[in-house]
Amino acid sequence: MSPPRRTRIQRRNSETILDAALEVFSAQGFRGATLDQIAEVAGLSKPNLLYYFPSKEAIHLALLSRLLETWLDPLKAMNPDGDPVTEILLYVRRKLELSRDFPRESRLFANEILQGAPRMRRVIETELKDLVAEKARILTRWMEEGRIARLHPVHLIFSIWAMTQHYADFEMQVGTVLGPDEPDPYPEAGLYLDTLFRRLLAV
Amino acid sequence: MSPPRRTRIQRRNSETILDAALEVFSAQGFRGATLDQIAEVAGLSKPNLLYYFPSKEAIHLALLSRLLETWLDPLKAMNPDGDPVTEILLYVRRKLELSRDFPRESRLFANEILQGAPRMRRVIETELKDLVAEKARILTRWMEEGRIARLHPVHLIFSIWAMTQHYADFEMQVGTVLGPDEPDPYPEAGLYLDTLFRRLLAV
DNA sequence: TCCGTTCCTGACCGGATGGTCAAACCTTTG
DNA sequence: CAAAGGTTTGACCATCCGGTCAGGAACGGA
Repeated sequence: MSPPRRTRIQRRNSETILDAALEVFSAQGFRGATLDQIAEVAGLSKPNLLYYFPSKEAIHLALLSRLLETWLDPLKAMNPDGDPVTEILLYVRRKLELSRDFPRESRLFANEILQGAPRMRRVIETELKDLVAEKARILTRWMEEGRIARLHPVHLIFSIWAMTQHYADFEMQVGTVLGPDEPDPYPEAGLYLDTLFRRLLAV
Repeated sequence: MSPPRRTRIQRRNSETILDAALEVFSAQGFRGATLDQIAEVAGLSKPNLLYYFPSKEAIHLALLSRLLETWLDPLKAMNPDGDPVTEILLYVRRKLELSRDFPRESRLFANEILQGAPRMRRVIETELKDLVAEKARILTRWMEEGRIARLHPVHLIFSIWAMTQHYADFEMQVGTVLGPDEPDPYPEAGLYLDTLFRRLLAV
Protein backbone atom coordinates (compact mmCIF):
# COMPACT_ATOMS: atom_id res chain seq x y z
CA MET A 1 0.00 0.00 0.00
CA SER A 2 2.38 2.67 1.25
CA PRO A 3 5.15 3.35 -1.26
CA PRO A 4 8.68 2.31 -0.31
CA ARG A 5 10.53 5.04 1.57
CA ARG A 6 13.71 6.15 -0.16
CA THR A 7 15.87 8.04 2.28
CA ARG A 8 16.75 7.09 5.83
CA ILE A 9 14.82 10.07 7.19
CA GLN A 10 11.73 9.06 5.28
CA ARG A 11 11.85 5.53 6.60
CA ARG A 12 12.42 6.67 10.17
CA ASN A 13 9.72 9.33 10.19
CA SER A 14 7.12 7.22 8.41
CA GLU A 15 7.72 4.58 11.05
CA THR A 16 7.51 7.08 13.89
CA ILE A 17 4.26 8.44 12.51
CA LEU A 18 2.68 5.03 12.04
CA ASP A 19 3.63 4.03 15.57
CA ALA A 20 2.20 7.21 17.04
CA ALA A 21 -0.91 6.83 14.91
CA LEU A 22 -1.39 3.27 16.10
CA GLU A 23 -1.18 4.50 19.66
CA VAL A 24 -3.81 7.17 19.12
CA PHE A 25 -6.16 5.41 16.68
CA SER A 26 -6.30 2.25 18.79
CA ALA A 27 -7.18 4.24 21.87
CA GLN A 28 -9.59 6.75 20.34
CA GLY A 29 -10.92 5.27 17.13
CA PHE A 30 -10.61 6.92 13.75
CA ARG A 31 -12.81 9.93 14.33
CA GLY A 32 -11.76 10.30 17.93
CA ALA A 33 -8.12 10.63 16.98
CA THR A 34 -6.78 14.00 15.86
CA LEU A 35 -3.74 14.80 13.77
CA ASP A 36 -2.54 17.06 16.55
CA GLN A 37 -2.53 14.17 19.01
CA ILE A 38 -0.67 11.93 16.60
CA ALA A 39 1.80 14.71 15.86
CA GLU A 40 2.45 15.24 19.54
CA VAL A 41 3.00 11.54 20.25
CA ALA A 42 5.27 11.32 17.23
CA GLY A 43 7.17 14.42 18.28
CA LEU A 44 6.59 16.01 14.89
CA SER A 45 4.57 18.96 13.65
CA LYS A 46 1.18 18.42 12.06
CA PRO A 47 2.21 19.75 8.64
CA ASN A 48 5.16 17.39 8.79
CA LEU A 49 2.80 14.44 9.22
CA LEU A 50 1.03 15.57 6.09
CA TYR A 51 4.33 15.77 4.29
CA TYR A 52 4.73 12.02 4.72
CA PHE A 53 1.10 10.98 4.36
CA PRO A 54 -1.45 12.76 2.17
CA SER A 55 -4.22 12.63 4.78
CA LYS A 56 -5.41 11.29 8.12
CA GLU A 57 -7.30 8.63 6.19
CA ALA A 58 -4.10 7.52 4.46
CA ILE A 59 -2.31 7.02 7.77
CA HIS A 60 -5.20 4.92 9.04
CA LEU A 61 -5.28 2.91 5.84
CA ALA A 62 -1.54 2.27 5.97
CA LEU A 63 -1.97 0.89 9.49
CA LEU A 64 -4.88 -1.35 8.53
CA SER A 65 -3.20 -2.84 5.50
CA ARG A 66 -0.01 -3.75 7.34
CA LEU A 67 -2.19 -5.13 10.17
CA LEU A 68 -4.02 -7.76 8.19
CA GLU A 69 -0.96 -9.86 7.40
CA THR A 70 0.08 -10.11 11.03
CA TRP A 71 -3.45 -10.90 11.97
CA LEU A 72 -4.06 -13.76 9.57
CA ASP A 73 -0.62 -15.35 9.82
CA PRO A 74 -1.33 -17.61 12.80
CA LEU A 75 -4.43 -19.07 11.15
CA LYS A 76 -2.56 -19.51 7.88
CA ALA A 77 0.11 -21.39 9.82
CA MET A 78 -2.35 -24.08 10.95
CA ASN A 79 -0.90 -27.17 9.32
CA PRO A 80 -3.38 -29.62 7.72
CA ASP A 81 -0.88 -32.44 8.09
CA GLY A 82 -0.03 -31.87 11.74
CA ASP A 83 -1.69 -33.34 14.80
CA PRO A 84 -5.14 -31.73 15.06
CA VAL A 85 -5.16 -30.92 18.78
CA THR A 86 -1.56 -29.70 18.67
CA GLU A 87 -2.25 -27.49 15.68
CA ILE A 88 -5.35 -25.95 17.18
CA LEU A 89 -3.74 -25.36 20.56
CA LEU A 90 -0.77 -23.84 18.82
CA TYR A 91 -3.11 -21.51 16.98
CA VAL A 92 -4.76 -20.49 20.23
CA ARG A 93 -1.39 -19.86 21.81
CA ARG A 94 -0.15 -17.79 18.88
CA LYS A 95 -3.32 -15.75 18.83
CA LEU A 96 -3.02 -15.11 22.56
CA GLU A 97 0.59 -14.04 22.11
CA LEU A 98 -0.59 -11.61 19.47
CA SER A 99 -3.01 -10.10 21.99
CA ARG A 100 -0.25 -9.85 24.57
CA ASP A 101 2.42 -8.43 22.28
CA PHE A 102 0.28 -6.29 19.99
CA PRO A 103 -2.73 -5.12 21.98
CA ARG A 104 -2.86 -1.82 20.10
CA GLU A 105 -3.15 -3.62 16.79
CA SER A 106 -5.90 -5.77 18.25
CA ARG A 107 -7.84 -2.75 19.43
CA LEU A 108 -7.37 -0.99 16.11
CA PHE A 109 -8.92 -4.00 14.43
CA ALA A 110 -11.70 -4.23 17.00
CA ASN A 111 -12.54 -0.57 16.53
CA GLU A 112 -12.76 -1.09 12.81
CA ILE A 113 -15.02 -4.14 12.98
CA LEU A 114 -17.19 -2.61 15.69
CA GLN A 115 -17.99 0.25 13.37
CA GLY A 116 -18.97 -2.07 10.55
CA ALA A 117 -15.48 -2.24 9.00
CA PRO A 118 -16.04 0.72 6.66
CA ARG A 119 -12.42 0.51 5.49
CA MET A 120 -11.90 -3.26 5.58
CA ARG A 121 -15.09 -4.70 4.11
CA ARG A 122 -13.43 -5.85 0.92
CA VAL A 123 -10.59 -7.70 2.61
CA ILE A 124 -12.89 -9.37 5.09
CA GLU A 125 -15.32 -10.44 2.40
CA THR A 126 -12.53 -11.98 0.34
CA GLU A 127 -9.26 -12.85 2.08
CA LEU A 128 -10.57 -13.51 5.55
CA LYS A 129 -13.67 -15.34 4.39
CA ASP A 130 -11.72 -17.59 2.04
CA LEU A 131 -9.07 -18.36 4.62
CA VAL A 132 -11.69 -19.31 7.20
CA ALA A 133 -13.49 -21.47 4.65
CA GLU A 134 -10.26 -23.26 3.84
CA LYS A 135 -9.37 -23.88 7.46
CA ALA A 136 -12.94 -24.89 8.27
CA ARG A 137 -12.63 -27.63 5.67
CA ILE A 138 -9.52 -28.90 7.40
CA LEU A 139 -11.25 -28.88 10.77
CA THR A 140 -14.23 -30.72 9.27
CA ARG A 141 -11.94 -33.36 7.83
CA TRP A 142 -10.30 -33.85 11.22
CA MET A 143 -13.74 -34.25 12.77
CA GLU A 144 -14.82 -36.77 10.15
CA GLU A 145 -11.63 -38.72 10.78
CA GLY A 146 -12.59 -38.84 14.43
CA ARG A 147 -9.44 -37.02 15.52
CA ILE A 148 -11.25 -34.15 17.27
CA ALA A 149 -14.79 -33.76 18.54
CA ARG A 150 -17.56 -32.87 16.12
CA LEU A 151 -18.33 -29.15 16.37
CA HIS A 152 -19.33 -26.31 14.09
CA PRO A 153 -15.89 -25.48 12.65
CA VAL A 154 -16.55 -21.79 12.03
CA HIS A 155 -17.97 -21.21 15.49
CA LEU A 156 -14.91 -22.99 16.82
CA ILE A 157 -12.75 -20.43 15.08
CA PHE A 158 -14.99 -17.61 16.34
CA SER A 159 -14.56 -18.81 19.90
CA ILE A 160 -10.78 -18.79 19.53
CA TRP A 161 -10.86 -15.27 18.17
CA ALA A 162 -13.27 -14.08 20.83
CA MET A 163 -11.39 -15.43 23.82
CA THR A 164 -7.92 -14.46 22.72
CA GLN A 165 -8.80 -10.97 21.52
CA HIS A 166 -10.81 -10.35 24.66
CA TYR A 167 -7.60 -9.99 26.65
CA ALA A 168 -6.35 -7.19 24.41
CA ASP A 169 -9.59 -5.44 23.52
CA PHE A 170 -11.05 -5.48 27.03
CA GLU A 171 -7.68 -5.11 28.73
CA MET A 172 -9.02 -2.39 30.97
CA GLN A 173 -11.88 -4.57 32.22
CA VAL A 174 -9.69 -7.64 32.59
CA GLY A 175 -7.08 -5.69 34.53
CA THR A 176 -9.63 -4.08 36.82
CA VAL A 177 -11.60 -7.23 37.59
CA LEU A 178 -8.51 -9.32 38.28
CA GLY A 179 -7.15 -6.56 40.51
CA PRO A 180 -3.60 -5.31 40.90
CA ASP A 181 -2.46 -8.60 42.51
CA GLU A 182 -2.41 -10.23 39.10
CA PRO A 183 -0.66 -7.67 36.92
CA ASP A 184 -0.12 -10.01 33.95
CA PRO A 185 -3.17 -12.10 33.10
CA TYR A 186 -1.56 -13.87 30.16
CA PRO A 187 0.16 -16.83 31.82
CA GLU A 188 -3.08 -17.76 33.58
CA ALA A 189 -5.12 -17.11 30.44
CA GLY A 190 -2.82 -19.37 28.47
CA LEU A 191 -3.33 -22.21 30.93
CA TYR A 192 -7.07 -21.65 31.00
CA LEU A 193 -7.49 -21.61 27.23
CA ASP A 194 -5.25 -24.63 26.86
CA THR A 195 -7.44 -26.60 29.24
CA LEU A 196 -10.62 -25.30 27.65
CA PHE A 197 -9.76 -26.33 24.12
CA ARG A 198 -8.24 -29.63 25.16
CA ARG A 199 -11.50 -30.61 26.83
CA LEU A 200 -13.62 -29.23 24.03
CA LEU A 201 -11.77 -31.07 21.30
CA ALA A 202 -11.27 -34.42 23.06
CA VAL A 203 -13.15 -37.17 21.27
CA MET B 1 -29.74 8.96 36.67
CA SER B 2 -31.90 10.89 34.23
CA PRO B 3 -34.68 12.76 35.99
CA PRO B 4 -38.21 11.38 35.63
CA ARG B 5 -40.03 12.83 32.62
CA ARG B 6 -43.23 14.60 33.56
CA THR B 7 -45.34 15.06 30.47
CA ARG B 8 -46.18 12.52 27.78
CA ILE B 9 -44.20 14.49 25.19
CA GLN B 10 -41.15 14.55 27.41
CA ARG B 11 -41.27 10.83 27.93
CA ARG B 12 -41.78 10.12 24.25
CA ASN B 13 -39.07 12.46 23.00
CA SER B 14 -36.50 11.51 25.62
CA GLU B 15 -37.05 7.92 24.58
CA THR B 16 -36.77 8.75 20.88
CA ILE B 17 -33.55 10.64 21.50
CA LEU B 18 -31.98 7.88 23.59
CA ASP B 19 -32.87 5.31 20.97
CA ALA B 20 -31.40 7.38 18.17
CA ALA B 21 -28.33 8.12 20.27
CA LEU B 22 -27.86 4.43 20.96
CA GLU B 23 -28.00 3.77 17.25
CA VAL B 24 -25.38 6.38 16.48
CA PHE B 25 -23.07 6.05 19.49
CA SER B 26 -22.91 2.26 19.18
CA ALA B 27 -21.98 2.51 15.52
CA GLN B 28 -19.59 5.47 15.68
CA GLY B 29 -18.31 5.73 19.22
CA PHE B 30 -18.67 8.83 21.36
CA ARG B 31 -16.43 11.18 19.44
CA GLY B 32 -17.43 9.75 16.10
CA ALA B 33 -21.09 10.49 16.72
CA THR B 34 -22.44 13.99 16.06
CA LEU B 35 -25.51 15.65 17.47
CA ASP B 36 -26.67 16.29 13.91
CA GLN B 37 -26.62 12.57 13.15
CA ILE B 38 -28.53 11.75 16.32
CA ALA B 39 -31.00 14.51 15.58
CA GLU B 40 -31.59 13.20 12.08
CA VAL B 41 -32.13 9.60 13.24
CA ALA B 42 -34.46 10.87 15.95
CA GLY B 43 -36.34 13.07 13.50
CA LEU B 44 -35.81 16.09 15.72
CA SER B 45 -33.81 19.29 15.43
CA LYS B 46 -30.46 19.61 17.14
CA PRO B 47 -31.57 22.42 19.47
CA ASN B 48 -34.51 20.25 20.41
CA LEU B 49 -32.16 17.48 21.50
CA LEU B 50 -30.43 19.98 23.72
CA TYR B 51 -33.79 21.01 25.14
CA TYR B 52 -34.17 17.52 26.58
CA PHE B 53 -30.56 16.82 27.47
CA PRO B 54 -28.05 19.44 28.57
CA SER B 55 -25.22 18.09 26.39
CA LYS B 56 -23.97 15.32 24.15
CA GLU B 57 -22.11 13.94 27.13
CA ALA B 58 -25.34 13.79 29.13
CA ILE B 59 -27.06 11.72 26.46
CA HIS B 60 -24.17 9.31 26.40
CA LEU B 61 -24.13 9.10 30.17
CA ALA B 62 -27.86 8.43 30.32
CA LEU B 63 -27.36 5.52 27.93
CA LEU B 64 -24.46 4.07 29.88
CA SER B 65 -26.18 4.24 33.22
CA ARG B 66 -29.31 2.50 32.03
CA LEU B 67 -27.09 -0.04 30.26
CA LEU B 68 -25.24 -1.34 33.27
CA GLU B 69 -28.28 -2.82 34.99
CA THR B 70 -29.31 -4.83 31.95
CA TRP B 71 -25.75 -5.92 31.51
CA LEU B 72 -25.15 -7.24 35.01
CA ASP B 73 -28.57 -8.77 35.56
CA PRO B 74 -27.83 -12.21 34.06
CA LEU B 75 -24.73 -12.64 36.21
CA LYS B 76 -26.61 -11.45 39.28
CA ALA B 77 -29.25 -14.05 38.50
CA MET B 78 -26.76 -16.93 38.83
CA ASN B 79 -28.20 -18.85 41.76
CA PRO B 80 -25.71 -20.17 44.35
CA ASP B 81 -28.19 -22.85 45.42
CA GLY B 82 -29.02 -24.14 41.96
CA ASP B 83 -27.36 -26.91 40.00
CA PRO B 84 -23.92 -25.58 38.97
CA VAL B 85 -23.90 -26.69 35.35
CA THR B 86 -27.50 -25.62 34.83
CA GLU B 87 -26.83 -22.22 36.37
CA ILE B 88 -23.73 -21.58 34.29
CA LEU B 89 -25.32 -22.73 31.06
CA LEU B 90 -28.32 -20.57 31.84
CA TYR B 91 -26.01 -17.62 32.31
CA VAL B 92 -24.35 -18.30 28.97
CA ARG B 93 -27.72 -18.56 27.28
CA ARG B 94 -28.99 -15.32 28.84
CA LYS B 95 -25.83 -13.49 27.89
CA LEU B 96 -26.12 -14.75 24.32
CA GLU B 97 -29.74 -13.62 24.20
CA LEU B 98 -28.59 -10.20 25.31
CA SER B 99 -26.17 -10.10 22.37
CA ARG B 100 -28.91 -11.17 20.01
CA ASP B 101 -31.59 -8.82 21.31
CA PHE B 102 -29.46 -5.83 22.25
CA PRO B 103 -26.47 -5.76 19.94
CA ARG B 104 -26.35 -1.98 19.96
CA GLU B 105 -26.06 -1.91 23.73
CA SER B 106 -23.30 -4.48 23.51
CA ARG B 107 -21.37 -2.40 21.02
CA LEU B 108 -21.87 0.75 23.07
CA PHE B 109 -20.32 -1.06 26.01
CA ALA B 110 -17.53 -2.48 23.87
CA ASN B 111 -16.71 0.97 22.50
CA GLU B 112 -16.51 2.31 26.01
CA ILE B 113 -14.21 -0.41 27.32
CA LEU B 114 -12.03 -0.36 24.21
CA GLN B 115 -11.25 3.27 24.86
CA GLY B 116 -10.30 2.61 28.45
CA ALA B 117 -13.78 3.19 29.90
CA PRO B 118 -13.27 6.93 30.53
CA ARG B 119 -16.89 7.25 31.64
CA MET B 120 -17.37 3.91 33.37
CA ARG B 121 -14.19 3.41 35.36
CA ARG B 122 -15.84 3.94 38.68
CA VAL B 123 -18.66 1.47 38.11
CA ILE B 124 -16.32 -1.17 36.75
CA GLU B 125 -13.92 -0.76 39.64
CA THR B 126 -16.70 -1.14 42.18
CA GLU B 127 -19.97 -2.76 41.09
CA LEU B 128 -18.63 -5.02 38.38
CA LYS B 129 -15.52 -6.03 40.27
CA ASP B 130 -17.46 -6.84 43.42
CA LEU B 131 -20.09 -8.80 41.55
CA VAL B 132 -17.47 -10.87 39.76
CA ALA B 133 -15.65 -11.50 43.04
CA GLU B 134 -18.89 -12.69 44.63
CA LYS B 135 -19.76 -15.00 41.76
CA ALA B 136 -16.18 -16.25 41.55
CA ARG B 137 -16.48 -17.38 45.17
CA ILE B 138 -19.59 -19.35 44.27
CA LEU B 139 -17.83 -20.95 41.31
CA THR B 140 -14.85 -21.81 43.49
CA ARG B 141 -17.12 -23.43 46.05
CA TRP B 142 -18.76 -25.53 43.34
CA MET B 143 -15.32 -26.60 42.18
CA GLU B 144 -14.22 -27.52 45.69
CA GLU B 145 -17.40 -29.55 46.11
CA GLY B 146 -16.43 -31.43 42.96
CA ARG B 147 -19.59 -30.41 41.13
CA ILE B 148 -17.78 -28.74 38.22
CA ALA B 149 -14.24 -28.98 36.92
CA ARG B 150 -11.48 -26.99 38.57
CA LEU B 151 -10.74 -23.88 36.54
CA HIS B 152 -9.76 -20.28 37.15
CA PRO B 153 -13.20 -18.88 38.01
CA VAL B 154 -12.57 -15.34 36.73
CA HIS B 155 -11.14 -16.51 33.44
CA LEU B 156 -14.19 -18.75 33.15
CA ILE B 157 -16.36 -15.67 33.42
CA PHE B 158 -14.14 -13.80 30.96
CA SER B 159 -14.56 -16.59 28.43
CA ILE B 160 -18.33 -16.42 28.74
CA TRP B 161 -18.28 -12.68 28.21
CA ALA B 162 -15.86 -12.93 25.32
CA MET B 163 -17.73 -15.56 23.37
CA THR B 164 -21.22 -14.21 23.85
CA GLN B 165 -20.35 -10.58 23.20
CA HIS B 166 -18.36 -11.55 20.15
CA TYR B 167 -21.55 -12.24 18.24
CA ALA B 168 -22.83 -8.71 18.84
CA ASP B 169 -19.60 -6.73 18.76
CA PHE B 170 -18.13 -8.46 15.72
CA GLU B 171 -21.51 -8.99 14.06
CA MET B 172 -20.17 -7.67 10.77
CA GLN B 173 -17.32 -10.17 10.74
CA VAL B 174 -19.48 -13.05 11.91
CA GLY B 175 -22.11 -12.32 9.27
CA THR B 176 -19.56 -12.01 6.49
CA VAL B 177 -17.58 -15.11 7.34
CA LEU B 178 -20.65 -17.30 7.76
CA GLY B 179 -22.02 -15.98 4.50
CA PRO B 180 -25.58 -15.14 3.55
CA ASP B 181 -26.67 -18.79 3.74
CA GLU B 182 -26.73 -18.57 7.51
CA PRO B 183 -28.50 -15.27 8.16
CA ASP B 184 -29.03 -15.87 11.90
CA PRO B 185 -25.95 -17.26 13.65
CA TYR B 186 -27.56 -17.37 17.08
CA PRO B 187 -29.26 -20.80 17.07
CA GLU B 188 -26.01 -22.45 16.00
CA ALA B 189 -23.98 -20.30 18.41
CA GLY B 190 -26.28 -21.35 21.24
CA LEU B 191 -25.74 -25.02 20.47
CA TYR B 192 -22.00 -24.54 20.15
CA LEU B 193 -21.60 -22.66 23.42
CA ASP B 194 -23.82 -25.14 25.21
CA THR B 195 -21.59 -28.00 24.09
CA LEU B 196 -18.43 -26.07 24.83
CA PHE B 197 -19.29 -25.26 28.41
CA ARG B 198 -20.80 -28.67 29.13
CA ARG B 199 -17.52 -30.29 28.14
CA LEU B 200 -15.42 -27.71 29.91
CA LEU B 201 -17.27 -28.02 33.20
CA ALA B 202 -17.75 -31.79 33.28
CA VAL B 203 -15.84 -33.31 36.19
C1' DT C 1 -61.61 31.70 24.33
C1' DC C 2 -57.66 33.24 26.78
C1' DC C 3 -53.33 32.66 29.10
C1' DG C 4 -49.42 30.52 31.10
C1' DT C 5 -46.45 26.87 30.23
C1' DT C 6 -44.13 23.70 27.49
C1' DC C 7 -42.05 22.66 23.22
C1' DC C 8 -39.54 23.75 19.01
C1' DT C 9 -36.48 26.16 15.62
C1' DG C 10 -33.51 29.32 12.55
C1' DA C 11 -29.74 31.84 13.07
C1' DC C 12 -25.73 32.27 15.18
C1' DC C 13 -21.11 31.65 17.98
C1' DG C 14 -16.49 30.03 19.24
C1' DG C 15 -13.37 26.57 19.25
C1' DA C 16 -11.50 22.38 17.22
C1' DT C 17 -9.81 20.04 13.30
C1' DG C 18 -8.15 18.41 8.65
C1' DG C 19 -5.58 20.32 5.37
C1' DT C 20 -2.66 24.08 2.53
C1' DC C 21 1.25 26.93 1.43
C1' DA C 22 5.16 29.82 1.07
C1' DA C 23 9.21 30.23 2.97
C1' DA C 24 13.03 28.66 5.75
C1' DC C 25 16.08 25.06 6.96
C1' DC C 26 18.92 21.02 6.37
C1' DT C 27 21.40 17.30 3.77
C1' DT C 28 23.51 15.50 -0.05
C1' DT C 29 26.18 15.68 -3.99
C1' DG C 30 28.82 17.41 -7.95
C1' DC D 1 31.38 25.28 -1.40
C1' DA D 2 27.34 26.01 -3.92
C1' DA D 3 23.43 24.38 -6.02
C1' DA D 4 19.65 21.04 -5.88
C1' DG D 5 16.64 18.53 -3.68
C1' DG D 6 14.66 16.93 0.46
C1' DT D 7 12.60 18.31 5.08
C1' DT D 8 10.28 21.29 8.45
C1' DT D 9 7.30 24.82 10.15
C1' DG D 10 4.34 29.06 11.36
C1' DA D 11 0.56 31.10 9.71
C1' DC D 12 -3.52 30.46 7.71
C1' DC D 13 -8.11 28.65 5.79
C1' DA D 14 -12.66 26.30 5.42
C1' DT D 15 -15.47 23.32 7.53
C1' DC D 16 -17.50 20.91 11.19
C1' DC D 17 -19.43 20.61 15.57
C1' DG D 18 -21.21 21.31 20.30
C1' DG D 19 -23.79 24.57 22.25
C1' DT D 20 -26.70 29.22 22.85
C1' DC D 21 -30.57 32.23 22.34
C1' DA D 22 -34.52 34.92 21.16
C1' DG D 23 -38.66 34.26 19.66
C1' DG D 24 -42.46 31.65 17.68
C1' DA D 25 -45.74 27.48 17.76
C1' DA D 26 -48.41 24.17 20.21
C1' DC D 27 -50.58 22.58 24.23
C1' DG D 28 -53.55 22.37 28.21
C1' DG D 29 -56.19 24.11 32.00
C1' DA D 30 -59.82 27.36 33.38
